[in-house]
Amino acid sequence: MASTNVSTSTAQNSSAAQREARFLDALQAAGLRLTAQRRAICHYLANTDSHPTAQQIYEDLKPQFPSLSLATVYNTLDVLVRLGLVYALGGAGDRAVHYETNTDPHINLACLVCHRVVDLPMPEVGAWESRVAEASGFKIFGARLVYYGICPECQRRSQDVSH
Amino acid sequence: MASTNVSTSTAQNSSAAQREARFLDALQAAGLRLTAQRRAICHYLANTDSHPTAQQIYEDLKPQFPSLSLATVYNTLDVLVRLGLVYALGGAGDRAVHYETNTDPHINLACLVCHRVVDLPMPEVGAWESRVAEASGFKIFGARLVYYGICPECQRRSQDVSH
DNA sequence: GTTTAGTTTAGAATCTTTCCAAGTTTGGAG
DNA sequence: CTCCAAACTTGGAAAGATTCTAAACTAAAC
Repeated sequence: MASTNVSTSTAQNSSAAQREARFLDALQAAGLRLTAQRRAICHYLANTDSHPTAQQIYEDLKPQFPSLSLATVYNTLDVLVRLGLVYALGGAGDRAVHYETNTDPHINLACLVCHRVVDLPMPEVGAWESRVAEASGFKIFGARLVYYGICPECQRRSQDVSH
Repeated sequence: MASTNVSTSTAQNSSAAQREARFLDALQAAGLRLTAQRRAICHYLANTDSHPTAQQIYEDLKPQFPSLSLATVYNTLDVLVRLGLVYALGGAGDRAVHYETNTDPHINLACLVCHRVVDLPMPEVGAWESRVAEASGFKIFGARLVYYGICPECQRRSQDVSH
């Protein structure tokens, strides 16, 4: 039950180790190769609750993996998204796509000032999905529920400064 | 197209003319100038239910407005977004930002096959917003609620073809 | 009319993401 | 264990989308 030491609280249903194993299993099950690069990226994603961009992943992994190419990061993220293990979130005020591994029902909150994205657990999101499917006739594969606004910290900060 | 698509059903609470007037009023109220370019873009946005990109707006307006610059389209959209009159939606499979003027509570449904985005009215979305604000402490400015799936038409079409 | 601050414009610059050709590695077959 | 073909990675070039810039223009106040 001892969880691995992750940098942020996980707030997710499965442990980082479980998620990492699930990623690797899914890659194999899909007939894809387990390369060192893919292992590193899966490890990285399984051990974070942030919503990194491809660039961030690349920069964080580069020191321990000097040969890594940005194209490989994109390729691997693409594979993981297609396998449904990772979600691609639209930009958070910046121009880049943010990726997340939390596939539990929840909402994303994007701060338009500091560009951070945080998760808000929302179990009833699952119920919304079936309502949407029924009302629209769509066969739903996934959802991206993002609210945009200003986080409490940035609200406080802007009370002091006027410009 | 050279003519405006006023005849399209709007599926929105206010008429195109009302929306256009509201846009122009808001620009003036904010102390901004009513230039010919801004009028044209407001007119365009008020009269469509699609979710155009800046490029699409630019191309549609160019024939009637040869001097129009893409930068101006971006500038004006930026202004309208900041005034809360238009929402900027993350990419719908492509890489571009899509803009929409339907600020009534609703959900976007994106078809992964034909890449169309349609609106699904959902009055209770407003209630979700206040729940989210309360639970998170965020000051919410907008939301992007997208469900991904396959639209009824494409489901029917794909019964013959395997992918 | 004049004035002037806000706007527009074209094109360059920037940034993210994709593409490509060539070299490298994985995992299975022998 | 070795070899092979397909899958993968890599760096750099290319493609787009968006932003920046500096000069020319114009809405609106006086």
